[in-house]
This record gives sequence, C-alpha cells and structure tokens, in this order.
Amino acid sequence: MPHGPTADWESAARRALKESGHRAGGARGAVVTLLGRQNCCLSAHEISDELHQAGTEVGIASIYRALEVLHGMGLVQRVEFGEGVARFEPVTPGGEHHHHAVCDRCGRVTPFEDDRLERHLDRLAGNLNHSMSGHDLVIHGRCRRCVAR
Amino acid sequence: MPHGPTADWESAARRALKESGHRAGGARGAVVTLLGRQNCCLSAHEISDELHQAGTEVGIASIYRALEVLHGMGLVQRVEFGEGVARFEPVTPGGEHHHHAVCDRCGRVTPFEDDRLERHLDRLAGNLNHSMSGHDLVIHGRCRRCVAR
DNA sequence: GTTCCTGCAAAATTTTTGCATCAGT
DNA sequence: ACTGATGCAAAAATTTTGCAGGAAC
Repeated sequence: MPHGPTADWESAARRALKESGHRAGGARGAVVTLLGRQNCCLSAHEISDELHQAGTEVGIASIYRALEVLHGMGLVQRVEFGEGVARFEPVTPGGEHHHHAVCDRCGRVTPFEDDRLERHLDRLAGNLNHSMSGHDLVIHGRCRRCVAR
Repeated sequence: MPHGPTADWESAARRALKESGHRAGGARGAVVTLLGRQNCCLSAHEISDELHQAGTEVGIASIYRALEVLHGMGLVQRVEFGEGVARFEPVTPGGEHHHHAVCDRCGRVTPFEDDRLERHLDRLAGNLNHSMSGHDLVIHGRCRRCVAR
C-alpha cells in the first residue's frame, strides 16, 4: 500500500511554485525535496528532525511558512489525528489518495487506500452540495501489532 | 441529519462514571449535561463559553480534565479538522455515528451520516487487522452557502 | 539592486500540570 | 471524614509573527 515516492510531486510542486512567482531555494526547497520523498504525513517537528539528520539546518518557522505556502496552493494537505499536532502530506492532483489508521496505543500511522471509498466520498460530497477540495478518513484503534499483545 | 440530543448519552455516561468510581458533580457534571444536549462536536473553549452563558462558571482546566476522563472511558470522541483545536463529541456505543464536512472558508461544520459508509469502514478495518475503536471522516471544501458566492 | 526568503527571538494559542482548597458520597 | 474534584496560576507544547540580515533572480 505505501508505494514509493509520490509520482513526481516534487517537480510538479517546483513548477507550480515558479509559475506563481515563488522561489524554492534554501528552506522551502529542502521542505519540497523532503516531502517529495514521502508517502505519508509528517509533522513540522518531524520535518525539522529529518532535515537536521540530513545535515540541513532549517528554522522551524521557515518550515511552517513553507507548509503554509504549499497548503495555500493545494500542494499539501493538512491532517490531524487528535493528538494536537498538525501533519502535512503531499497531494497528487488527479492521483493516488490514501487514508490513515492510527494506533492509539503505539502511535503508529498506517496509510491505506480504497477506490470504492473514494468513489463513495465523491458521491457523498455531491449529495451535500459541498465542493470537496480534500478529505481524510482517520481510523482509530489498535494496530495489528498492538492487538496481538 | 442533525437529530436532537443523542439518545440518552447523558444517563449512560453518568452511570458509567459512577460504576468506575468517578463523581459527576460540579464541573464534570456540567460538561456531561452540556455534551448530552449536543449533536455535534464542541471545542474546550466552546464548552467553556456555553457553560458561562448558562451561568455556570467552570475552569478551563476542569473541562479538559473532564474530557480526558470521558475520552478515556470511550464516552467522547476527539476530532480535529486541521485548525489546531481539538473538538469533542459524545459517542453512542452501538448507535448513530456521523462524520463532518468542514467549510474552509466560513468554518461551518456540517455533520452527516451514511450507513453504507459505516459498513464499508467496518470491512476496511477488518482488512487492515486494525481493531477499530472509532473513526472520523473529514471532508474539506466549501459549504453550499459559500459555493454560491 | 530589488524583492523575496530565512532565522532568531518573542508572542499567541491551546493544552497540561502542581498545588492548595473545596465538594460529593 | 475521606477521597477525589476543582480552580487558579504556572508550565509546556505547538504555531504564528516581527524584524533584521541574507539569498535569489
């Protein structure tokens, strides 16, 4: 289910940024590169840590600002699982979309996808006269590992 | 769709609290009463305001603590819509369950339910070997009112 | 050279915690 | 009375903002 880096989100994002007159150097570029390698969501803090480990120092404020721009352009989605931290993940325009199963015991997040669910959601949004720009289903419970204990 | 107060969540909650040796006087009782009249979610701040308006002064810390206990007992669900505030709503054990359509423009939250979706989710959780204790689907977009403008 | 971006530090929010006091059973 | 609950104030954690310096084009 988690399937390699998302299509080519990174180049699409860089193109979109350039077209709208944004630069993608230092901090913002690093965030774009990192997200492009991601197949699920990361919190701002996790992004900071990963960049740090890769030897790229980036201020946390710049990370939030980069995410704000990307979110405003519809390039990243913001999701929250009820733990009080926002998480961000790349959005592939017509492409793949996944949802999240969260283990309330160990915190593990398992992404999954389901075509029927997607179709179902489109229909639902139509019924509500709600123009849907994004959606996220969060399943809470215990992951298979924690269930076994 | 939004349908009156949830069955009789309040008495069920009070019973469950008593059985587990918790009291439900002052602050906690006020939160239980308020949630029992609710058909969708409220943030801690909103709960504080509503209680205030009803003439019941309750410290915000007590509200969080009450919600913590209720959440721990599975009596309330915690949901977040990506705005950085947690919202809480009563859970009716075998009963009704709804989801949320959030307008990213005006902030309006529209609850909705769909039986087929619920059945679908049960099946999905099974496939993932994930024991599901709760779930929430958030649809982002523009509500019908904002779409019209 | 101009404009936008970045980082630091400070501020604003939301949520949690310590502790003395108070209320429910 | 005893135990647990409450409120206040302080702390912690997350996110936002102001501003001076730096990088991109």
